[in-house]
Amino acid sequence: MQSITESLNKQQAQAVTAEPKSALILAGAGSGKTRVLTSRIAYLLQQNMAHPSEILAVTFTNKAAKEMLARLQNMIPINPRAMWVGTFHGLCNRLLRLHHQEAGLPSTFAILDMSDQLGVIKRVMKANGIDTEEFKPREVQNFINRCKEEGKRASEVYSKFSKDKAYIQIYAMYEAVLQREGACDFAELLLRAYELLSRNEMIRHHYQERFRFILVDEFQDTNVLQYEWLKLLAGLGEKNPPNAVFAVGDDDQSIYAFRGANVGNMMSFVQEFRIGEPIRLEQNYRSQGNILDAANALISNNSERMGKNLWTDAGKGEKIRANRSDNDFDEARFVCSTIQEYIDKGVSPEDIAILYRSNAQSRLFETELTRRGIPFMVYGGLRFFDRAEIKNAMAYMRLAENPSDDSAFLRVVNVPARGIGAKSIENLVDFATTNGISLFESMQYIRGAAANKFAAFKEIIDTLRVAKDEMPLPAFVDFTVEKSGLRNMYELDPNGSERIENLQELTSAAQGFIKEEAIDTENSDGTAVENLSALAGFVSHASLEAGENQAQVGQDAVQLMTVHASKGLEFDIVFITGLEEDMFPHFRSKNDKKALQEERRLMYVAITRARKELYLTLAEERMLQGRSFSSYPSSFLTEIPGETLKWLSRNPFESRYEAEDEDSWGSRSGSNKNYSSSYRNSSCGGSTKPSGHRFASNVPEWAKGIIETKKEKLQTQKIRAKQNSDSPYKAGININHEKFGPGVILDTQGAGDDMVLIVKFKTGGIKNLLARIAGKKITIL
DNA sequence: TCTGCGTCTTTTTTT
DNA sequence: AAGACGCAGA
Repeated sequence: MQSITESLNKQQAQAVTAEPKSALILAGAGSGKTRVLTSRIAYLLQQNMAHPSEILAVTFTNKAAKEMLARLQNMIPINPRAMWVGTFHGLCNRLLRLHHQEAGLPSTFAILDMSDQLGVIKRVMKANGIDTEEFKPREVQNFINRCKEEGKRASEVYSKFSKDKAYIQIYAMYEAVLQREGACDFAELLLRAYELLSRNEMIRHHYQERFRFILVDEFQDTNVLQYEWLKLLAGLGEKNPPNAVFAVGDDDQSIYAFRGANVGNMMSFVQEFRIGEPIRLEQNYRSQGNILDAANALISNNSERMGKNLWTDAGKGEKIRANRSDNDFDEARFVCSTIQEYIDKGVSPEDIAILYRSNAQSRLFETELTRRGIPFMVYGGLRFFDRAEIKNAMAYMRLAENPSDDSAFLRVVNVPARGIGAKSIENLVDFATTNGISLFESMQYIRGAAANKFAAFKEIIDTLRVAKDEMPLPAFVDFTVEKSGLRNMYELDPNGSERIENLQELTSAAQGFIKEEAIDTENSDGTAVENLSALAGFVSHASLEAGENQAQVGQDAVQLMTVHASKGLEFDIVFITGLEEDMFPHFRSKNDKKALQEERRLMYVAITRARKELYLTLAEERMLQGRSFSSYPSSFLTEIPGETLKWLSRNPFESRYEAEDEDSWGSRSGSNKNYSSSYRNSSCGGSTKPSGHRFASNVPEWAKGIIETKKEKLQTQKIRAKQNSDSPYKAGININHEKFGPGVILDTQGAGDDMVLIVKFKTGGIKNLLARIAGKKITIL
């Protein structure tokens, strides 16, 4: 115990050795937050207050989780296996895998990332004839995610606005599709896990008994659902006292409201868990005085803070330096030449960071650094698991794992090209939606030219399904790349060599995964325990932990990243770039007081990343989406005390009278107006497509039946139909279908469970119905 | 069915 | 500026 607390300051020690009940730690930037968290766990274990299996620790990134474990193992010798440490998403995934049955999911459920999710939404909308011009899939996606983050299913959302009503209907259809495909999007992981716990008393009590100590990092970034999940797990209102929740957060660093984070959770936590007084960590061990003064001054412009003032006993240090260049190219040149000077003086590149508000800004710095031969690393660019070739290979593996994963199916059914074109796929999708089965299963019912093509694809997937149980994961990855034809495809592509390398890298990733994350059986106490197969683990790993490791690869390099990505990191020398009004703060935030305050917190985060030296840079003119704009300096610059700041260029806030005429300064926003009004014209006025129906609850126009084209096929079908003499369904019989109404059976094919009815409905369309499914909905007239 | 070309949109941030 | 998407022609 001595060793754990001995080098802590008073407040830190107070937090670490607090009584084993719930507590809130308000930890300012650079105040030793991670240290306190890990020390707390070490303390609990060492004092025998807790057994490792009783500890649940939630972080926001996988990186943070890993770091926590690593530091912990440095402090005390323990086997971290028994603890649950991870992100909300990772832990929920784990919970759902263990209890998939109770959660209503197949053990092999797929995890959809953002682009998969968008794809499903587009598919759902198309299948139901919803105009994607009028209802933008992106907005639908946001709507759905927002609902889920508030814990609401489609049936629980109400709105009087017609647009919302439409969204709600799409949400409902989307829910149904996900359920059928056995897939979860990110928010679904949380919502499902929440529902699992709240509905299943046994499971809930089990985990409530188990996790007596819950530690939460970055508590200010939790959303409504996550907080509810925590309350459930802690047994608030059920258990007296509830489990000890040790929440660490900083309201001033809340920068994820845009994705549903709710700072209000901190206040609620204090009330609901009856926290007396939060423990404040205000001594900053990171930054020099000037930097800290600037950060404090800036953030004091925000209202509704919990209140906290960072101090340091380090000296004032260098003044912050500001520089305004003529344009963005010059800005990049200024930043990089300054970096060059530091490197020449012996500073190592990895201690230098370039921060920007949005990803698009990185390009100029990249080219300039390349030109100078300075090594650099871009965080959060295209992530390894987001690369097309990797996603393709993963899709094959997902299908091997879970053939009803339609997203994966659609991604690779014709990659490499197998002559399965849009039309065949459309037919297949129609058949699948009409009958409510997966695309994979539907393949066998397709006749005609496409049948052989589908059979070839099915053969590949079937082979993979067998292979996955017969070889170790890395070998299976390799086999997949081979058998799918992806390797061959990229080998034939003259530009494919990098993709081949990446696919090779995927095999090593699988190897690394096995080594590091070795998935083991849980729970010695006999509750529902299930082994996650290595493949299932790897597949979800690819969705959930996409590429955070790659950042560590390029060791000694200048670090480039968005301000968001920089949270939790620190560097000797930091450049905050693009400090222009409408850029940072971003123009989409400027008319919303709350959003503007979040921008300010973002700036606060950026400033507090710096240990020794801080540069603030901006440009008068900047290329944006192909156009050039002039701009005002960021209003945040005026909130930084003059005595901490030194302008290397002319100070744009002095001598305003001699500044350029208003026109050139204001033209950024002027042009913007033009831009948005012309945008409006095109989307409101000149819509070329008639935006007629919103919901075609009946038959989608494009659904024209599958087999009507070829006469010869009809012939063979007629022969088949004769074999079905024991079935009540025969050509020529009139029927009525619950959903599609009256119709006549044109033909049948197949027999028994596989029997398909080809029905012409009065409403116009010809549909192919699987007899065993449609049977319940059909009456013979 | 596939390919290439032209048009349109986009990004603020991410588990 | 770059990527997604749709369309037309091979």
